[in-house]
Amino acid sequence: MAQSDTVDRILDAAEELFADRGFSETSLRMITSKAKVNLAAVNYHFGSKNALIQAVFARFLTPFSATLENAFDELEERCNGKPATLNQTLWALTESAVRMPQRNEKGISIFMRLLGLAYTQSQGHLRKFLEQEYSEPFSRFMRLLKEATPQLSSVDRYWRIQFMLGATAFTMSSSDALRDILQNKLGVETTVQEIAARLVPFLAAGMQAEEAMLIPSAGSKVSVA
Amino acid sequence: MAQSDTVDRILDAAEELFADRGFSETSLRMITSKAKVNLAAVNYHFGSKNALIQAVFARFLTPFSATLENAFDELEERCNGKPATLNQTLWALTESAVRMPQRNEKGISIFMRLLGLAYTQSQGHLRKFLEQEYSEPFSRFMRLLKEATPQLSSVDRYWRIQFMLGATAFTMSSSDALRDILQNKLGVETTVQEIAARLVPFLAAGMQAEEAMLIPSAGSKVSVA
DNA sequence: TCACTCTTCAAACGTATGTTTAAAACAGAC
DNA sequence: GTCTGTTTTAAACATACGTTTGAAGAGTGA
Repeated sequence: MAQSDTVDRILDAAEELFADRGFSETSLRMITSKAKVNLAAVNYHFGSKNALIQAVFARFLTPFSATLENAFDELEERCNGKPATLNQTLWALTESAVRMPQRNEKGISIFMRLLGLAYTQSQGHLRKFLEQEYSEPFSRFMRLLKEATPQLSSVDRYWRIQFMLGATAFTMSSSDALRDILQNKLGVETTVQEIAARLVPFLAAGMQAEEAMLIPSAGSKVSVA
Repeated sequence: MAQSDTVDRILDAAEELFADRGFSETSLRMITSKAKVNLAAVNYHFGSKNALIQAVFARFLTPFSATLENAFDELEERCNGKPATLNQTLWALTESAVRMPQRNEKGISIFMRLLGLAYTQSQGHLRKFLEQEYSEPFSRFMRLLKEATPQLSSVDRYWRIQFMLGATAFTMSSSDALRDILQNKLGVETTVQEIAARLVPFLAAGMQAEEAMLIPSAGSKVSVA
């Protein structure tokens, strides 16, 4: 067995189990038995369970953030000087994600779910880790979004970004189950790419909606878009 | 100490701790010590931890689903015959949530986070419980959405409902953390009502976006809205 | 006051967790 | 073949968990 084979097997098993069940709900014994390695291997190779969680993220996020940097470089070059549009920005991100080399057929959707869990579960160490390690591509994306939506106030833009994040993480994270439901109900096959193709227009439209000024009371109508 | 005082104290403590930390990450010992009751009280009054989780949801959801039924009744009456608009439907839901009688100042936001967690954390028993107990208002809401967006294909509507669900659940589920970030960065206070007031226009606009037909390749532009 | 039911309590139970240990197995260099 | 550093292994560790127990306490109607 090659040196790093154990490490990869652990990472593969952990990735899948974390995505299926969450971090706290997945024990090291589940991981090591799925990976067919000894229980102590996790602590030997990674040091702790928390460090393993971070390693699972790093294995995906480090190459992805490099890919993303290139996509953003290319985008800004193509726009030479002028700010990129919202659609261009969103597609740059989406395509970088979809085009990442995948380890298996589940691919991107597993990782989307992990990202959703990272936000949702109260794993303080994880949030700190992600903020420290990947703040650069994140803030670059934020800057592009800001340039693409100069009409929005900072607060509105902030919340709408959260809404986009939520719709994306949630959908992608449960996309397997949702695809199955759709196939049973309507007999339609769906790929992740197609979901993305439906998601981006939804996000762009929401992002560019007119701002509602009032907190309405019962019975009032608020004009939108 | 009155008979049900213990029960309420447990529910209050559990609600808050679950919202803060998630279900698996909250132990019965945390709950009972916060509630200042004996450890065995949970199993005595509720039977098990899972039953306690469901009771926390039932305490909010049962009156809420009644409120929601009334709001939908009122809405359909106001529209006499004609289908309600998308905005009306979304606001009927939002206002029912916001106007629920609150137990404390945190009120609705705690519960929104719990609902987000219910979707996000893999608590099989909880999902089954919610689907069994509250399927009626849920499917009624789905029917209203369908009538409000006749221009959408079934497939598109299906996915866009998932997007809405994701944006809502995700945002509300991390809203405390997000509010903190926002306050630190921009020095702005935000209430759940204000978040809802920003979310609904976003959702409505996304829901009514024009459908994009193409899956674009790198560099292509897709017209949206 | 007695008997009865409901509730609280401290203590313990069995199980599962993350982590550590020390010996065994292995690989490559000499 | 032997030595050296790395990796794997089985076993144990301490701790935390949800749950159960049996006795003590509190309230109520006769």
